[in-house]
Amino acid sequence: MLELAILGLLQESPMHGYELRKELAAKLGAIRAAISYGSLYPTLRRLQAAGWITEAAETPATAEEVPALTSRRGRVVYKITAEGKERFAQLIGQAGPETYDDTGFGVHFAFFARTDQATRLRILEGRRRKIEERREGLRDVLGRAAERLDAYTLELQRHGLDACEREVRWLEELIANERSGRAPTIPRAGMVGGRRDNDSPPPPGESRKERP
Amino acid sequence: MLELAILGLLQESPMHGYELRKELAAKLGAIRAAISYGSLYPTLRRLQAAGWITEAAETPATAEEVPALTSRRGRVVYKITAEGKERFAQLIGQAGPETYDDTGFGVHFAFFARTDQATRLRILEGRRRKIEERREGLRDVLGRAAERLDAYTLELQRHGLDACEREVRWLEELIANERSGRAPTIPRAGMVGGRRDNDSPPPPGESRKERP
DNA sequence: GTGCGATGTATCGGTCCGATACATCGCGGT
DNA sequence: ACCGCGATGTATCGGACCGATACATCGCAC
Repeated sequence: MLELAILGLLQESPMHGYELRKELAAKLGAIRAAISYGSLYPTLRRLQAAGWITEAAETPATAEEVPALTSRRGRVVYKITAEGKERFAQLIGQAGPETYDDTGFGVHFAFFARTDQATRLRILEGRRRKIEERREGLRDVLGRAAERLDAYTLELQRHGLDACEREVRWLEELIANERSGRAPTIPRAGMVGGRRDNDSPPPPGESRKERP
Repeated sequence: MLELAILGLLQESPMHGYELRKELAAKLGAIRAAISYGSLYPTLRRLQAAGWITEAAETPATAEEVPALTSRRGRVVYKITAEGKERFAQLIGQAGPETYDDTGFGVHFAFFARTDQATRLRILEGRRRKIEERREGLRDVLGRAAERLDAYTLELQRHGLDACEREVRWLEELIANERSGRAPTIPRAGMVGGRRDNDSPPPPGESRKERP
C-alpha cells in the first residue's frame, strides 16, 4: 500500500521523505493520520533497490548558492523512474483483497485520476460488496444476538451500521456517476474548485446542484 | 489492544482461541473485521506467561464421556486469573494516545459496561477532541489546498469530513447522556433489546423516541 | 464410505507503527 | 550577542498485527 502511494505521489513531482509524508497526509487525511517514518524510509530504500525510484540532485544547476560550507548534506530528493511508472500502472490496475479494506481502498481512490474507468468501476463495486457484507454482519448481530450484548456494544454496532449504510449510498452515487458521464463529484451544497493538473485522464466535468 | 480485548472477553466466560476470535468479531464487528490467528495465539501465550490467564480443563468433571480414544487433545480453554482481572482494570482505566485511534477507541467503548463513568466520559471527550482535529485538518485541505487536488481526492476528503462531523455529533449525544442520567443509547427509530448480563455497572435505562 | 465445510491450533515472513536519536535552520526573546 | 525552541529533515529499533499456510478432527450430506 505504501509502495503504491509513494509511486503515485512521486509521479506528480520529485520529493524528499519529509515532503512525501506531508503530501501523503494531505491526500489521505480522510483515511489515515500520517505515515510513520519507520515505514517510510525503509520503503524508500526498498523502492530504490528495486529501481523504481532514484535519488535526484538537490538544487541541481540553476543556482550555485552557498555550495559547501559544512559539507551541506541534507535532503534526499527522490524521483520516479520509467520502471517505477510501469510498476505503478501494474499495481493500480490489479485488485487483490487488500484493495477493498479501508486503507487499500482509500489509496486506490486517491489515485483514481490516474486510473482508467473500467478499473475505477471494478474497485468501487468491490468496495461496495465488502461494505455490504460488513453491513449484513452487523444487522445479524443486532438482530439475532442483541440480547447477548450490553447497551454500549449495541450502540457501537448501530453507529457502525449507520456508517456502512451511508458509505454504500456514497458508493452507489459514485458508481452511477462513473457509468454514465464522468463526474466524480456528488452534488452538494458547496461548490467545487477548478483544476491545475499536468497529465491525467480526461478532466471530469463539474456539476453543481442545491440540496434542500 | 488485543490484550485488553482478550482479558475483557475472558472476564465474561472462559473460552478457547477459535471461540475468542468469533466473539471478538461479533463485539467489534463495527470496528474491525476479525483478529488474525497470527496475532491471537502468540498473544494468548504471552498473557499466559504473564499469569493473567490460565488453561482450564476441557469438559471438566460433570460428564466423563469418551475419555481417551485417540488421546483426544484438542481445544485449549483459557480462563482469566485474579491478576488478569487487575490487569484489565488497570488497562481500561488508563488512557494513552492509542486509546483514541479508531481501533483503540472501539475496544475501550466495547467494554464500557465494565468501565466507571468518569473514565467513560474522559475517553469519549478524548475521542471527540481527536476527531475534531481530524475534521479541522480536512476542512483546511478542502479550503486552502483544494485547487492542488483532483476531483476524486476532493470527493474522498468530503466523504471523510462528513464522517467526522457525524461522529462528533454521535459523541456529543453520548457525552450528554453520560453526564446527566445514564442511557448509553441514542434514541432511534427501532427499539432496544433487554439484558441478560451477570455482573456489571448499574444497567442503563431504556429510552425510546420517534424520529420523523 | 467418502468428500467437504466448519471447527480448531499453530507458525512464519512481512508490513507498519511508535519511540527515539540526532542535526540544521530561522526566528523571537532578553 | 546569545539562547532556546519549534519546524524541518534523515534514520533505526523493537514490537504489534496481518495474511498465507499447514495440519488435524468432527459431523453430515450425498
